[in-house]
Amino acid sequence: MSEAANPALVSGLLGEGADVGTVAKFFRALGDPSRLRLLAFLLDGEHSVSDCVAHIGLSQGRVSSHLACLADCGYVQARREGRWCYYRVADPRVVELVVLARALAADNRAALAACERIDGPEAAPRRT
Amino acid sequence: MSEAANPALVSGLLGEGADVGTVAKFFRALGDPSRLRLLAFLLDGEHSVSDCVAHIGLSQGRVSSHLACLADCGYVQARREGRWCYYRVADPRVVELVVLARALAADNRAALAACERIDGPEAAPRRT
DNA sequence: TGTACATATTCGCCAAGGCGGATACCATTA
DNA sequence: TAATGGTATCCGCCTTGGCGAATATGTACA
Repeated sequence: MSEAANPALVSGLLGEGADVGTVAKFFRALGDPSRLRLLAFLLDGEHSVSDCVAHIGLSQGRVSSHLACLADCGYVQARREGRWCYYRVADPRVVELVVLARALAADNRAALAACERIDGPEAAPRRT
Repeated sequence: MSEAANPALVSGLLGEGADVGTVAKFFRALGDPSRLRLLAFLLDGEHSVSDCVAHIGLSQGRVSSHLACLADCGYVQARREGRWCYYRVADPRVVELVVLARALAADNRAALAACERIDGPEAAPRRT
């Protein structure tokens, strides 16, 4: 019936406290260049939404939405102060995750760049 | 002109050897439940494509494509043996990455589940 | 060389989701 | 209370990419 050959192990790695769909959602949050740049910017220190807008150059609404997404996923934390909202990295393990992923990606950057199964050929620059 | 406020640090975390787009691509590979389940299955040990098909229940072509994607991104490694092709996890750091992500996701599973910015309300089960 | 079988690629379809622009929301200040 | 300004949400548009089905490719064996 096509279940796991070793359900216990698989469950131990992905199903315990956070199901596969949830973990996938978690990864997908960092699968967008804009959100990843925002996170990198916040790894540099706490910043307001307007700071982020100035930094990555997307519309204010989009940046706000991306930050909220990162917050929902537990990557960053929001702090209100009057009209301003400051975001900062919520957990030191986020740094570990990014550093680890960067190292792995760097070791495979040639194959990654050539991978046309994600982003297709010559990654269309998503209209200016 | 809206560049990094601290280019050196940001560069050190994301731009050194693997640019933001590449790392995003890397994360996006694990942002799909099917690929994540495949990876979990392979963390259990080496398996052929047909094994994987039987395990996750998607079409053979789709599974083959997902495995090739994981291989391109450096998560898994292929080994040909006659007509069969066996895939296995390529790097022990992949386990670290998954375990770390699972832990973080588990600590935020409530917020993650509630996050409608990814997958929208009641995550449509992508036709059975 | 023909057949069988495991894997890889191609195709059209359609949902997820990133985008800017408009606008709503809310705290500060006059 | 009205105006200002930072942030959040909503909207339609359009690309990315997951899906199965069909088909191509390649290997083993008769």
